[in-house]
Amino acid sequence: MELPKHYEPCEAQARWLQFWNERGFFHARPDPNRQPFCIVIPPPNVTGALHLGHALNNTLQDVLVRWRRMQGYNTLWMPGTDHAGIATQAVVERRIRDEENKTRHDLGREELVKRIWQWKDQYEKRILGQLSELGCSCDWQRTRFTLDPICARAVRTTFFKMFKDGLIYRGKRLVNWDTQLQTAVADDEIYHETIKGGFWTFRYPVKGSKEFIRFSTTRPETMLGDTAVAVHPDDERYKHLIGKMVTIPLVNRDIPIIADGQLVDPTLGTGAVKVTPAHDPNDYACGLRHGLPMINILNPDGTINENGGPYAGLDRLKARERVTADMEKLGLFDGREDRDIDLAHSDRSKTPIEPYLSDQWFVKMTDLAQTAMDAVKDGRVKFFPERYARTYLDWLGEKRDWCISRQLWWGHRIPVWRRVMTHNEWIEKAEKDPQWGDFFMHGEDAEHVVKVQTSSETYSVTGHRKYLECLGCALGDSEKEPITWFVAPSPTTDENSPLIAWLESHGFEQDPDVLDTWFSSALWPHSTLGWPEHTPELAYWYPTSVLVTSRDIITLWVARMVMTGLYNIGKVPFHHVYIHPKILDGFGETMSKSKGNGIDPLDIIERYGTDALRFLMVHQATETQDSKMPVANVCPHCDTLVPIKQEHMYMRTRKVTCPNCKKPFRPGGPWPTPDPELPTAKQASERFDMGRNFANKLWNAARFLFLNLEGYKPEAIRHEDLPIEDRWILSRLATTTAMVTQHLENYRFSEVARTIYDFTWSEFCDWYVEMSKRRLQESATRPLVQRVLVGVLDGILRLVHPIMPFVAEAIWQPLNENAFERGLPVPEPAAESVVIAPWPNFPESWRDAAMETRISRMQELIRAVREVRNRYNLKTDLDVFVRCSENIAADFRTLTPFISVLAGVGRLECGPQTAKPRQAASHVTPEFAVYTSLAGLIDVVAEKVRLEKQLAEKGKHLQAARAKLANANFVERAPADIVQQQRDLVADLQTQIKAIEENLNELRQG
RNA sequence: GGGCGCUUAGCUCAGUUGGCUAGAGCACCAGCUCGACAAGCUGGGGGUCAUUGGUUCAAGUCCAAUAGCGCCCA
Repeated sequence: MELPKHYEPCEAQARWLQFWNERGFFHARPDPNRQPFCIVIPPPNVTGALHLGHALNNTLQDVLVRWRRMQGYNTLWMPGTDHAGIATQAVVERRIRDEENKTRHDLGREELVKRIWQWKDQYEKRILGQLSELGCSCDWQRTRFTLDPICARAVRTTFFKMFKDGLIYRGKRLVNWDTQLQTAVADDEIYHETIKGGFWTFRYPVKGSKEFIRFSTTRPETMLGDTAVAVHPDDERYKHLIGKMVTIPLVNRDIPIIADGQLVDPTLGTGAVKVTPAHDPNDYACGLRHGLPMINILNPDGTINENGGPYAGLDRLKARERVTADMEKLGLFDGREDRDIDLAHSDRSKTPIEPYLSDQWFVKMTDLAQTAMDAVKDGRVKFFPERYARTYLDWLGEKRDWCISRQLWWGHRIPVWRRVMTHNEWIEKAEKDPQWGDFFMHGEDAEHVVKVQTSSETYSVTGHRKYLECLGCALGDSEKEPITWFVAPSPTTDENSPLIAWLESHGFEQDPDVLDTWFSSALWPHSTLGWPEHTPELAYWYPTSVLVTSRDIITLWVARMVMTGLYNIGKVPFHHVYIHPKILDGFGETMSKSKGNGIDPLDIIERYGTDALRFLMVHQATETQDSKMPVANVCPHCDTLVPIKQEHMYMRTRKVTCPNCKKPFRPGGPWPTPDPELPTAKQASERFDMGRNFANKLWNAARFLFLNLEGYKPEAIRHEDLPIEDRWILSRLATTTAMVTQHLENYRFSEVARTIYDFTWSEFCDWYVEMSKRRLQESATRPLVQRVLVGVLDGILRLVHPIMPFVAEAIWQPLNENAFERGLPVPEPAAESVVIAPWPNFPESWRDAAMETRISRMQELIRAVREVRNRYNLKTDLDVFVRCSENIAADFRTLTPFISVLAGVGRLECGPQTAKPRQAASHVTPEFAVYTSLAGLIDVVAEKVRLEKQLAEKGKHLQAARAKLANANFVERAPADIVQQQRDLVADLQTQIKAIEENLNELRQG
């Protein structure tokens, strides 16, 4: 049988993907008789298609899953996608704005959510399809989505539990407010950009004196919300003013001058700082320290609200001008200077963020964070690489409460109904209508939980009957004050329950906000397995084995999964967390669509094949470094790779001329529409050549075997009967297999790829296959070498399968047809697919260091002769003379058949007495000197130059080694084997130097 | 401002508890279409391991400082 000359990835991918799915290899069912292994996918969000980072993340997971499956674990890889709250809503909203010129308010909540579901359906399908094309061996039947009913039930259950336990409370917080989308955005959803702004200086008159206090600000309009002016307590200029009042003339409000050493740096500006607690994070902290009022001056759309008095209704930037002008009129404006300002922007709307004080829901972190910290400290959860545990612990150690509400429409709506009424109102209602009274009287196992919040308390009061009855006393004079009543129904309550009907008909409304996306992803490891139901899957696969993710979500996601896992189940969600590096572009910048420096994994798959992509991903996954991947545009005319330049990014360059075909094209990027005149380039990177070439190398090694399999008969081999080259390759195979297994256990992915690559290419193909050719020609030696070749290839395919499953299967299948029974030392019927073939494990006794030394000595000899051959461009067989010990000589004589063929040697003489022939090139090693006869050909001058260079090098090393030995401390303190090593080195170098000098002398004599 | 990481060949990167004459892929140079593979084979050139200081018998590896780069948190 004969295979095509090149490996054809596309064909293999389509064929074997289908085969795997049909056989159901990826589906898992709990089986108490087998060891479980489980990974939950970090759910890609449904905002868009997968990028190279996903390719890396998911390839690594698939490597682990495929490897463990081969090891016999009952392996579940749980796939799914994330609804990604604001990101998805923003994308869909933008689209509706672009295409229909409508806002979400035009559509209404229900319609917008419907549209986002449509978007989600489309992208979920696309993403799952991409994962599948990547070869991901997920259990597709179990695919989950963070908003699906199973996940939603887990979210409601957790929320209810936390609400009941008093872990969820409502409070005021400064949030990052996006005035365009009119929502709070999380810290990770903002970016900072330096813009040209101003630095205005004003004065406030000090009450009861003629003095003024000067201060500067970048946002003059926030004066409307000032509630203090702060100075440093030790600042002599202002000490006498502390405790006095100043007046804000614009709104005629009196505010105190306070001393605050944390907020104020007396060396900056005027040394006095206005304090606007409701609109600045530092001022907010200061406000809390001093119990200052917090005056919100903004409406959600960024206009000034009623607290801004005469400025109400103005946009904040307009108000800035007006405030400045009015202060100037009052003679209180002291000038403006230009200044670059580092301003937070919303990643979603690209507009500046306003710090904004608003009511939000929070999760109390004190205890939850502690449990999650303990889990890492006592080793129940281990990070790889270890250092990332610190990121996790540092962040959790701050125990900052988690704001879980988002002013969005896409997400899990907060399962709380609320109504504002005074305590007296409730008493009246309860007296008239027993349902009102009964409703709030409930015990521990109640169907719902009630809490109330007063305007003066930023925390809520738990609503059990006793508390409610005491509430009146607790409120005191505030009995008539409106308070907010919150009712959280039990998680089993569905939308049509009588409870919700009762609430809604009695003036309660569901909270309009949705939960932070991370709230649902925090539950992912247990929600996907069916929690809160006690499913067999949960019992069997939880805790999961390992989480594979990138470091930027250690805090946002990993920490929260540990917290909720411990809180809901009492067990950690996973034993290991493997953090992989990030892939950057050639300039060290993160890849992004807007920069246009990203690579679409599907383009790579199309151009190089999935296995090439996967190989590179694994190869890049090193322990420390992020890895740079230079990106090139693929010329649409001639397919040349044209390196991307920084000026091409961000759509800055519209036209690039191909250096090869001189035709113009548009570089890749986030172009919204096609260009009618210029075709747009796809992007690629020549780095993927390595993977493609490797797949092809493997393919051709197999091809060679198939051409030589005639008459193959399986039979057990006896290791002790094998010839030297067989024992060598088996030694190397056993070592390689053990190393690969160990590297996988330690998550050293790059080493895994490298180890397999080197063994396959540099040992199996370059040497063993070459050495096998002679034996394949002779019928006597043929059967055995066939068995070994087939056995080693079988081992390689298994090792390579987790990384490059398609090419492995594409070879495995024809191998099954030609050599169904195979394997070392005893042949067995092969598995029907490499996917379910057992992971290899060879006898330790095969590892034979002496054998490996013998072959590497032979390799050195062969290389030495080849070097001469190349240098003199010789085609004929050469006569070679080797001076060496009798043992080595005997060895070389045994290996002569290989040496003659591989080095092109006619006559080989070796032994202690072998003399250097006249006119010969020489190469010396510690163990032997090899002379290649060059009668009539030798270039004496060139030869002398070479030898002198070598002599200098050896001399340098000899000097270094001697210096070490001359150091008494070294000889005394270094371990004996190290000292001996140096002594051997000196002896070796002396031998070599002597030989080189002799050679030189002979050459000089002609 | 705090934390973490990085700086090794022209480029992209390895180098596991300190101990071989510091490696690979690509690129480069020379030569090869010989029945597995030109996506290949053979050979070659190319490195003051960012800088400075320290610890040590011994430093690319450990420590400190400096310079540059990146990320996270505030």
